[in-house]
Amino acid sequence: MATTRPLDAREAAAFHALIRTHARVVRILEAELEAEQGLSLPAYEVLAHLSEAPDRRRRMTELASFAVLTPSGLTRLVDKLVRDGLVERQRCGTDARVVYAALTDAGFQRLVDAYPTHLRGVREHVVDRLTPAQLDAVAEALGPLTTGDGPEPSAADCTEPA
Amino acid sequence: MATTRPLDAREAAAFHALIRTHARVVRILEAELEAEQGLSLPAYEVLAHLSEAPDRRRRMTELASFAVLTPSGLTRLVDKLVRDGLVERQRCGTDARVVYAALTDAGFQRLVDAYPTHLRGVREHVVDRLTPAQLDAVAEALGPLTTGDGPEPSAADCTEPA
DNA sequence: CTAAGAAGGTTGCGAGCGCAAGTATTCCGG
DNA sequence: CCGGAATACTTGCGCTCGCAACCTTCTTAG
Repeated sequence: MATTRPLDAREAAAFHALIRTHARVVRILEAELEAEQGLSLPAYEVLAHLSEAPDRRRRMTELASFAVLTPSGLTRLVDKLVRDGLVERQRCGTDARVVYAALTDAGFQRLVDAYPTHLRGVREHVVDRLTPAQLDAVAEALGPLTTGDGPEPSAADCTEPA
Repeated sequence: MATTRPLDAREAAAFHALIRTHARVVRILEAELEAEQGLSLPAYEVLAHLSEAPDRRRRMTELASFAVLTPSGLTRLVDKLVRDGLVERQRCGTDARVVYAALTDAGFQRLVDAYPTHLRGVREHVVDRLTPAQLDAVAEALGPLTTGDGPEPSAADCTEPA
C-alpha cells in the first residue's frame, strides 16, 4: 500500500470539506457569541465543560485536553475568566501541583445566558442542516480520529479540595 | 419545529467530533509542515491553490474565499510569501483595484518539496483512517455547509495581466 | 535521605490574524 | 460629467495562542 499516492477526488473532497467547513462554521459561531454575549467560543466551551463536571470544577490538564487548547493557551484563557469573575482557581489538598478551575455562580449564570445563542447557532449553521444519518456518519467518521493516538487522561484523583 | 430544542446525544456527538477533530488534525499537520518544510498550513494551501490556477495566479479576493482567511489575513500572508520570494504581486491592466498573487518558480519548487510531507500527514492522520464510504459521507455532509449562504465569487474577469 | 527525573502549571516571546477604518479605483444615477 | 455608493485591497490596533523555557512539587532509585 503506497501511502504516498496522491489524494483522489473523493479523498480531497472529504479533507477540504472538513477544513473549510470548520473554518467557516467556527468563525460564524464565534462572531455571534461574541456579539450577543461577549464570550469567545473557547471560553464558552470551558464554561460548558465545567458546568457538567462534578462540583463544577476540573483540573487544568483535563480541561486542556477536552478544550481545543494547549496547556499554555488554557492558562491564559482561565486567567481571563478569573478576571471576569466567571471562574476561580482552587488548589488541590493532596497534590500541590494541581490546580482546579471552578465555575463561579456568576460564571454559571453567564453560561445559562449564553446557551440559547450558542444552541441556535449550532442548529442553524450545522446540526439542522444534516440528516440524522449524516449526523451519525460524521460522528462515527471523525470521532475516532480525535481519540486516536492521544492518550486519554484519566479522571481526577484528588480527594481534598482545600 | 422548535429550533431551540437542546442537542440530543447524536447531534452533540457530531458537532463535537467536527470541532475537536479539526483542531487536533490541523495542529498536527501544521506542526509537521512547519518542522519539515518551514511552511504554515495556510501558506501551503495558498501555494497549492495558486499552482492549480491558470497562469498560476489568482486575485486576492478569490484566494481569500478559497483559503481559510479573511481578506486582511490574506494580505498579510501574501506579504510574507512575497518577502520569502514564493509569490509576487501583479496588478491588473483593466481594473487597477485588483491585485493578483502569482506563484514564482521558487514558490512552485517549494510547493513541490512540501507536497510529500503534506500528503503523508493528510493520509496518516485523516484520509487513510476513513473508509471510502466514510469519505463520501463526510464530503456530502460537510461540503454543502460551506457553500450554504456564502456567495460564491465568480471567476476572474481581467484580461490584461500588465 | 538525597538526588535525578517526571508531572502540572505558568510565563517570555513572538507570530498569526480578525475587525474596523482607511485609501484607491470603478460604477452608476441624474 | 459629477458626486455618491460599491468594490478591492491594505493598514492600525489589539487579542489569542503555541512553543520553549521555567518553577514547583511529587516520585523513585540508590
